[in-house]
Amino acid sequence: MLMQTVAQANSSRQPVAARRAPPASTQALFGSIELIGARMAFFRNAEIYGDDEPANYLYKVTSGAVRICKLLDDGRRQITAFHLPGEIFGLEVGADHRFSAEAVIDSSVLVIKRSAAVALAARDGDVAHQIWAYTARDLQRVQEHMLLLGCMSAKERVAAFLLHMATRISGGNEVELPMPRQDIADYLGLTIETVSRTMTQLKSDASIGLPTSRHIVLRNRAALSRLDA
Amino acid sequence: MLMQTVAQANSSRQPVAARRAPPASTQALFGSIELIGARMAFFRNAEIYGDDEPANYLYKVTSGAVRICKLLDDGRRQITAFHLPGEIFGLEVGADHRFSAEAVIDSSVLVIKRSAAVALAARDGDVAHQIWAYTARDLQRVQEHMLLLGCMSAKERVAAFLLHMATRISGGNEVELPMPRQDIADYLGLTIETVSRTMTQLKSDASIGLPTSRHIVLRNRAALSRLDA
DNA sequence: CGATCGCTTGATTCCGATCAACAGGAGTGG
DNA sequence: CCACTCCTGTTGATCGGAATCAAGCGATCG
Repeated sequence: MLMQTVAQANSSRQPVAARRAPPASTQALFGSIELIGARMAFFRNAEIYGDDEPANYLYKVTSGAVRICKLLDDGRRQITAFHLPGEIFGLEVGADHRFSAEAVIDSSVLVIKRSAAVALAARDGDVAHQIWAYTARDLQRVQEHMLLLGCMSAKERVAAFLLHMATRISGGNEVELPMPRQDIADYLGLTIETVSRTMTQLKSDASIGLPTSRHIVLRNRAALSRLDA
Repeated sequence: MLMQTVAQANSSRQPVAARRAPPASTQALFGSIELIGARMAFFRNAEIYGDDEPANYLYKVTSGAVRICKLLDDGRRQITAFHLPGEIFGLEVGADHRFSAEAVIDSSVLVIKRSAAVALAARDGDVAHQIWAYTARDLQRVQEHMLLLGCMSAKERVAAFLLHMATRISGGNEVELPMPRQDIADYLGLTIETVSRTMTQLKSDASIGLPTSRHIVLRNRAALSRLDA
């Protein structure tokens, strides 16, 4: 595990993402998190929490990117989600985390005590509803991802991933991916070689451009979407 | 789609599963569902609700088994979950269902209006918490399943599935599977042939017994668990 | 009894994994 | 500054597991 302090991490911290006003219905919990949440910073690859650790906090990404994953004994790893600025993670019903959370790149998060959120939810129905809505949204995303893992070919997976990330990160046709190929592979249930080869293939199809390995340009959304089943 | 009425379906209805007292904390919602819920029966393969239909109800299985799935345009199908007696399904945050639900075998369910549950949750914090807990439990299950889809070999998947089903259905070493091979395949992200072959292989390993194709006897849990990563 | 359905088994193919080598930067230290 | 290593990503060659194509088997049912 990388050692660090908030002060250290701050030295490499990115500027906080411009704050966008959330829809009114999300104010209750978010407002509270931003009010009482403590800021923490994590270096690239630092563990935010571990599998089986007590889930005493929940988190909101303010900058960077976070991966939720589990490592099997034999080294195989599955990444179940990436969380980007503005998103909540670490929410559990049970006492412990079931997966671990790690910073994909230098990242900062707001941290709120679970007990505080629970207390708030008990008093305020809107907060309770918000908490539920977050869990339900995660569920929806994960269910969609099962379709990818269970049904799709490598090319379809990579295409779906790029489309999805472009929408989430920039909304446009250019994306700067925060994660390395290995993370993409572990997210898509492929190997790093297959991800790399598939990217090259999409590039020669003229479906994407690859100015650098992390910088993706969507040149033919239609072709990519066609793959996306 | 199979045509049916409650009356027709009732003619083939199984006896209602023995009711087990749920833990106290689950009484609030369950009690209400059982109080105000209407019973409905569905033939094998009948659709309970469809992908993209408005999610006006939520359901509790009382007998049989239900699969949650999505069919892609090209015929590929992913089953994201099986629901057995006592379990809740059909709960959505958004207005519409994202997946469809079908009876695996002749089944009966209790149906409650979503609006009733929502109203109840607004008044009663325990109910709200229960609803959240259900969604969170689903999320947890689905996340575990992603590990299987993303990391595991065919043999590991089948072994994990059998162990899991044995625990959920009987708790012992013998299971009567309610679903056909095709459903298992679509749940595990494999083909029917691979599922069949793997079962035969586990049988020759003496890991399981197969008195009939649906009746499974776990002969060597340790060997199966070893596969389960 | 033929027909259909669910399942198994066999032969072959193919996609992605694995093994292996290499290329381009970034950082480090002489 | 260059030589060095480390890290990430790409590419090539080969292998293997699961998909696909195809046939057969037993049970249930009209």
